[in-house]
Amino acid sequence: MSLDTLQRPSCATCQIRHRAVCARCDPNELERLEGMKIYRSYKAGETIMWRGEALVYVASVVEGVARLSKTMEDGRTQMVGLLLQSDFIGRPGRKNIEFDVIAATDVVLCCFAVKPFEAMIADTPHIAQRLVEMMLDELDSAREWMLLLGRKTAREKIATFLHMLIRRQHPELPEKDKRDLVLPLTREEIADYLGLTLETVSRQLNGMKKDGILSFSDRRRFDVTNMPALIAATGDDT
Amino acid sequence: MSLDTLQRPSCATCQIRHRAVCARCDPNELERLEGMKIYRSYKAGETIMWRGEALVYVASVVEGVARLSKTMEDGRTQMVGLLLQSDFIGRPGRKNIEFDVIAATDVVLCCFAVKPFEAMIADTPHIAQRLVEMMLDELDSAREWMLLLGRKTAREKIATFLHMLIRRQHPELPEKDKRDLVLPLTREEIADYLGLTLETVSRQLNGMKKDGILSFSDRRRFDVTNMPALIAATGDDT
DNA sequence: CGCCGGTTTGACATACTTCAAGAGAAGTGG
DNA sequence: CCACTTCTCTTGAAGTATGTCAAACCGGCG
Repeated sequence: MSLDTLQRPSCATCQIRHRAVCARCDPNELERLEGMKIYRSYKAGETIMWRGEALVYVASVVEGVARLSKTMEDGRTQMVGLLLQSDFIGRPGRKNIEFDVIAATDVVLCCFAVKPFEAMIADTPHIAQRLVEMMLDELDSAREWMLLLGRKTAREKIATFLHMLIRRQHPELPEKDKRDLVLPLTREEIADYLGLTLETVSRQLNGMKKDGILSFSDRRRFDVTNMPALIAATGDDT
Repeated sequence: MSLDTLQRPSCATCQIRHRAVCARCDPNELERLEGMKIYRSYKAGETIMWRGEALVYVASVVEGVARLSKTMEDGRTQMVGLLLQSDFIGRPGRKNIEFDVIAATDVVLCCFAVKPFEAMIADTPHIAQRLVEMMLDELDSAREWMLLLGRKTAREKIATFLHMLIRRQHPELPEKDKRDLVLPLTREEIADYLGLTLETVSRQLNGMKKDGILSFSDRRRFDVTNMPALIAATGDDT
């Protein structure tokens, strides 16, 4: 595990200031957090936390993408969450990590030691409130994903995944075609997220290219050339 | 929707007193809840809350089993949660219901109007803490279910479902064979929970009977005749 | 240049679904 | 109490989406 400790940009100018756990904090609270935080960075592929490990710090994702996943004894693995900018890692009040946390791309985290962070939850309602709000969102998206895993076809799964990525990373103009998008995951990681095999992911992606919905400039870089068709392919209600 | 309002048993003698949202409350807080609560009962099959509806009350399950589910336009449905005794229904801080809540068996709920309940969250940390704890559990089990939906075989899904039911409803002696168990769901509902068809559920259940793991006295009533085999069939690590 | 991980593509296998028919239970009304 | 309907469940036969196995491709990097 990389232990690089970077310089700490000020909370006031932080890019995730308004969406992370600290979103509701007032200047005083922010100053207190400022003193507690440590930046850590991880290279793509590095494990950030192992399942079963003691929880020593919690963190916000400042940059990059991490995946939360669980692996069975025989190697089958399922991703149970994709952590993007401003998402929170860790479960205050719990002793251990339940799922592996792995950097999918290079990642920068804003970390807080568990103890002082829990103390802060206990006496600053702004943090606790925001945390509950974020956990509620997590729970909703986990349940949404259960529908995807249990009932959607491979094509619908891929379309839903791409649509979700775009909504999260480019909230502006959601129905417009998009250029220069980047897949933060390999085919295999996408497969693990969607409960498929990497071959099926590859075939569906190329199928959507044939159907004029996507076009690839590179294995990772692509454009959405027909957003309405992509949305229709998700199987979700309009 | 049934609006039967039952007499309110005292919180002090309530059977879910130590596991529900109110678990940590002191006598004063309990008295305050006592004044707010209303019991409601629903017949099996009745809808308790519809997706999209405004959230007017939150509740604890006192008796019976409810299911939380989502249905796609074309009728495919996925259960995203099974609500058993002492489980909490509702999302404080949210305006709307995200998933349908339906009584699977006859159900009795202990309901609180949203407004006063949220006020109570704001000023009694015991409730807020317990709520966070329960949400964290929900999130963990949702993620556990994602692994099941995405990666497990039909047999593993059924075994995991039965094992989970037994653990929740009979926590004592978890590795011992069990008699007189009852399935709270129809084959179709089990299928919706596990991302299968009802035919596959039926075949797997009868397969486990043939294999000497289960025996049925009735379509709903059964015994576990080989608990180690059931546990092994879940595919989970020991 | 030649490896190497990630990806594509093809041929084949299969777990699960779909469709269909029938058997029990369980309720309903005369 | 018995037809009659209605649901739930079982069982079989056939179909298919997706998985598995294997080979070849490709772009990047030492």
